[in-house]
Amino acid sequence: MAPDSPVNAPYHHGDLRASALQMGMERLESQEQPDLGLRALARDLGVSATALYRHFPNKDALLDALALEGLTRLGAHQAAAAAQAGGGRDGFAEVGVTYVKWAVENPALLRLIYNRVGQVDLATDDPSAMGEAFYQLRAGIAATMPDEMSRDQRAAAALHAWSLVHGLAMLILDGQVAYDPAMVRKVVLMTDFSAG
Amino acid sequence: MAPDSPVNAPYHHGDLRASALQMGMERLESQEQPDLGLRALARDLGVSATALYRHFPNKDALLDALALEGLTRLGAHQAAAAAQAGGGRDGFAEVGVTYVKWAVENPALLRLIYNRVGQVDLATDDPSAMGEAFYQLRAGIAATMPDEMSRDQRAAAALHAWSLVHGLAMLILDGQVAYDPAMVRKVVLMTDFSAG
DNA sequence: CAGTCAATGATAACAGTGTCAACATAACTC
DNA sequence: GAGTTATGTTGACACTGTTATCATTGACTG
Repeated sequence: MAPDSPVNAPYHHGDLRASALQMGMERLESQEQPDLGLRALARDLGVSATALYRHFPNKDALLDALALEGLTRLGAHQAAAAAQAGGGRDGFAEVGVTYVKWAVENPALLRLIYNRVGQVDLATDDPSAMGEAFYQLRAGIAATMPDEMSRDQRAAAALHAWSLVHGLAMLILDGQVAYDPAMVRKVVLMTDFSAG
Repeated sequence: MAPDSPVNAPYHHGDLRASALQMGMERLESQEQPDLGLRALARDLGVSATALYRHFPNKDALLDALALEGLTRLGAHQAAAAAQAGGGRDGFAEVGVTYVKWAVENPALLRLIYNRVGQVDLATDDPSAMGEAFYQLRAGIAATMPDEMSRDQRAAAALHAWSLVHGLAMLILDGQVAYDPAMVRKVVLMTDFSAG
């Protein structure tokens, strides 16, 4: 009855919004570059380009939705990895390796996430969701930090870890360095949390 | 006489190629996103869009040329920073801070560099120049590595350093974390080259 | 159950893009 | 000075995101 539920699917033709997001997601997963075209997407959906405008105000909104979905997946993925891997250096290394692996397996999606989410006006576009998703990501990365650190130290260490794995992932995605899990592990382990 | 010299300027109207690159560079330096439009650029140059096709086979080639120029500047910048900063941890930190600072000051250019150069077919598009420029960059970053390392250790350490500063720069450019030089230094110093 | 209306979709059009073919003009060469 | 080559322009094509307008369909109301 109340149509304000976020997930109420069946409209009169199909559930275009969901279909569009799903199709867009598949496209992103099977592509290298996140060059999703609104018209091309609509074409693949067997629908007219302008039909998408009934569900998204513009292309950016569509991409934002996809980026949010991707960020949610990445955040959950990292949180799970952090939960499974124990603490200590090994756990930290494993979480980092997981991040890079996910990035390599979802290049276009990772690019979309960082290209869009940071620019989103959090005041107007579902701030809690965006904040939550990125919080999950940061928490997953920071979960393996040593406990005996001060708050500032933990913040710096988390930023160090995030920068390290993200930068490594970007270098790999940009073709600057080949993907080698062993090398990733070695590079990630070269971090000294007692310093700083 | 011999027109095979790479730098022979005066053509019959002006030196469009150089003007285009210069204008494009200015555009990139004053913008956040590297969304250079071929037609828009030509318009600003007071020239017809297709005129640029006498100097570049297509838009990608133009962007590649700009990316190469940017990479050369970045490489020189890093090499200079590495030469000025002494060795040791302080020198290393200074080179890293310099990288991030340059990125913050040239966001569109840095994005263009990494978006394009990695995808360039090095076999067909001036391989030596591309290789040289990136070699300069890597050398600048790796110059402050401890000497007593093995070759593999040095490679891993250089990749670690590069990933770290590049990732941090990207997070800042994407608006994920605010730019704070002190924080950058702190984060960069959290690297332990004796590990791994 | 009939009728109204809002939600959803399609068409046509506009401005903008990168790119090509054809044409024009200036510069350089002999 | 004539001819060839290099450079620049115009017009067009396919494509894109977007809007205005029209069509249809489902859902709710009486």
